[in-house]
Amino acid sequence: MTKITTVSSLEELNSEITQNFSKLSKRLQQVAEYVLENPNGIAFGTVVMIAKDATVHPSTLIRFANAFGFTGFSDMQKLFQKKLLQESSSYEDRIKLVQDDANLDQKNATSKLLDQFSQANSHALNYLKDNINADDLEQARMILSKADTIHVKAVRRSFPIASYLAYLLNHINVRCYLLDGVGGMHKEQEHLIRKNDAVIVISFHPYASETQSTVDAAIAKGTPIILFTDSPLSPLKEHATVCFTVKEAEVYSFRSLTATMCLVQSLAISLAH
Amino acid sequence: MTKITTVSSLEELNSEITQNFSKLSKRLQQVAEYVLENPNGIAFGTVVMIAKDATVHPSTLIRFANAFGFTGFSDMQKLFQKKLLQESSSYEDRIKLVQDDANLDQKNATSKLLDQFSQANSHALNYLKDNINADDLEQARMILSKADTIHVKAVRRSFPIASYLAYLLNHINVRCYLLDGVGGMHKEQEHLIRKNDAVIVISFHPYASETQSTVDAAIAKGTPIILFTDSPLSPLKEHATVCFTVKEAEVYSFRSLTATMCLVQSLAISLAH
DNA sequence: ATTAAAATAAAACATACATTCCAAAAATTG
DNA sequence: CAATTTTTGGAATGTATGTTTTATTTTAAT
Repeated sequence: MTKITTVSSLEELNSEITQNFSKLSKRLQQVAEYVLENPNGIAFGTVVMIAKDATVHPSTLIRFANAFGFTGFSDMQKLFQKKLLQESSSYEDRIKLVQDDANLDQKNATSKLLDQFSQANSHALNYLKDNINADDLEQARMILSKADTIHVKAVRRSFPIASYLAYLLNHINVRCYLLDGVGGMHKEQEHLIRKNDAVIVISFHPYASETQSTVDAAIAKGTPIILFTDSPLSPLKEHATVCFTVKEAEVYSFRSLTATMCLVQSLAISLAH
Repeated sequence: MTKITTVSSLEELNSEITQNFSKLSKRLQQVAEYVLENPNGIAFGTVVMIAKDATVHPSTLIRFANAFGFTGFSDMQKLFQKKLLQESSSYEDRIKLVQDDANLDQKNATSKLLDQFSQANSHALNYLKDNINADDLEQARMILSKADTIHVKAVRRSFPIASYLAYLLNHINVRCYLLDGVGGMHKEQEHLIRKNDAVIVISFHPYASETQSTVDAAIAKGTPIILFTDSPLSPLKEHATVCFTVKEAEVYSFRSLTATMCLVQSLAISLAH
């Protein structure tokens, strides 16, 4: 491997790495990925520690550093340490940093919006954590683990959650159908539901009739129903075997999905164990 | 000097230092002052470097550490490093939660999992807020606002994001096609893309060929491309007009989608104004 | 002022470390 | 397929580092 260039800042280094990634050998690419992924791991660790964590030979790290113009690994490491120090010093200021809404041109408007959403969603997640009943979770997990096949139904706004859940479950080898209604076959797909299966429905206000219909089908078969909804007043609640009421973040009357996504993900992965 | 006590956090150490300051010898007081004043300097420096900077003898540092119950200077130093990691890159590291408690009964296990996910996701959202470039956001917004029609493409794990984005955009009266590949018509749907449109692709590792193909189609037409991905090494990055690299929460090597969802939501809603 | 005790600095020590060297393996080229 | 170059991993090397020991200085007590 030949020397690539000389860099003096971490940002420069990162862009050099990404730019020349394809030119690197297999092992050096491995290091490159690790470096980009774990910048703070680099700052403190020793060569052997980092090498072990990145599953490469220690000398590869030195070769990597040399390839990017450093005299050695320690030389490169200094860059990561410097960055960490800089961030730390600004940390105290950052937590106090409150947005003053006054001077906002169009440019930071979107950025501001992002701030609001991420913050609101973050709060929603914390709220979620404290307001989901452990017994409900366990009951849901039991139902799912006993089910021969799981059917997931949600439309419109809730649909992304259903598709994600179906993806997750299939990836941990749990039989799962996504009742997606492709080709307008909502009714037809309901026939797939059998007694010893389980049905998961996600339904937010305004509660769609397609979802209601799926619930009715499940009731008729005697199949257990797990419901994710946004209000204890949801018309589906009384029919559900287990019901989770999730408060989602709301900004300018736009509701998020992140809390439900998170909940659904946790439940799915708990089945993997 | 006799051993004072055993401390396990930097806050503890600091209060121990101030409390026992008068009991310390002259040189140890000198070290104490230095330690309280330059915590960051301790984290990285070597004994000789720090000693020189504090104008004390290296061995004094070891004796100082011993006085506060550490086995040696390096032992004490770890405390400063840990603090630096937590502070400076606070989220980045906490996004990846490692499992520690082995003794969990099955019931709270799921609940615990939810805790971890919501926490990790919450951190990921905070990290997102600070690491998305406002200029990139604005550029993306401009591209979308000028586009005649927006095409959204994502498969497998990223698909829920695409479906959510398509839902949102259509609900604020922005023309948007979801290239969902229903009926295996990935290729055919690419023909919908025209020059004065815009293409949004979401692609995470391992980068699917279907998404790559859509990008190729957009390039051929000269249509601007907005990319959401998980690594600067993404093969799609070089072709994208705007690229957002999002760090998602990770628990037990399961990656979330919430950060990207949040980002996508913000962008979409910024178009409504 | 003298002696004992404590603190400090210098030197010696051992070890952990980054780095280099070399041989084996893999990839590339003719 | 052979030859050559490149890459890789293991061992060797020398240095930097933390720590301990010992001698010296300072401080305190009688």
